[in-house]
Amino acid sequence: MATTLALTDVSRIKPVDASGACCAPLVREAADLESAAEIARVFKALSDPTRVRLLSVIAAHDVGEACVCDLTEPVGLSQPTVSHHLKLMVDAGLLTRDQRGKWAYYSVVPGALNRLGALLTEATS
Amino acid sequence: MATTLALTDVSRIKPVDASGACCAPLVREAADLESAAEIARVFKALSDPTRVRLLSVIAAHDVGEACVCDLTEPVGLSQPTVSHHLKLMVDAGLLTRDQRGKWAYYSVVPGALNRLGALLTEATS
DNA sequence: TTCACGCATCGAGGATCTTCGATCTGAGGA
DNA sequence: TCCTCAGATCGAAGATCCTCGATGCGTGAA
Repeated sequence: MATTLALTDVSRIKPVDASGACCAPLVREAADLESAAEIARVFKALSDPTRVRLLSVIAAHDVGEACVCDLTEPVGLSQPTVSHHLKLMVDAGLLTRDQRGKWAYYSVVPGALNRLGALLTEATS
Repeated sequence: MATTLALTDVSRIKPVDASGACCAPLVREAADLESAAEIARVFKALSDPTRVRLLSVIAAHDVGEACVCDLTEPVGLSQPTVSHHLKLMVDAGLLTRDQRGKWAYYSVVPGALNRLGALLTEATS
């Protein structure tokens, strides 16, 4: 998550042969395999309705954080399932985990969603 | 896709009983089931590396559009598979399809990615 | 009309994901 | 130390997704 993600690299201009009969040529290089995979991994973290709701419920708390016991009831799923989804979002860099005593508090990473939005706008630049 | 998507509805304030022993109370309603499902559906459209690359390749063309024959080779997949992914992105509102003669031209919907980015920032508001 | 071509649709096989109950780990209290 | 509790981890079952070859549909040329 530390690396900057970019759908396209505008610094490299790639001229393409105009032999094609139907289609417009490329004006720049497309995203490589690793970049696309990393971008897709972040989006996959929000591709499940349960995870979207979890993120929303966490953000709806006044301190911006919530423990697992606060999340199982709103989404109506078992505790192992909620833990599983939370782990996925932590791995994607969307949430942070803070263990305090017996409880684990999850909070939304500041700017993580904005970073994802900025990443998208680069696709059409 | 015509409906506006929002992770949270800030107009409804939901006071919560403070009987919980460990956790912070809610300050506003979280996303409902239908909203979360619709949001997740859009994100799922970009949760696959192949689709991210397809979007990138299409955007990399100078006119901003490309036909299927231009997309199978860059992603290294069969034509039915590419057609399948393109249909998913059209259904998600990320691409538009324009049939001209024997060819079908796909282009990125203007502002679709920005709309998705704005949708994200609302989650932490 | 007949043919060739681009693309969509249709199953099917294999991989991945979601969800669960059962179990393990770690912290705090008696 | 022993017990209780919050949460993570572990298989496993079922659902969903990705991919393909085969086939159907519509367009344009001959």
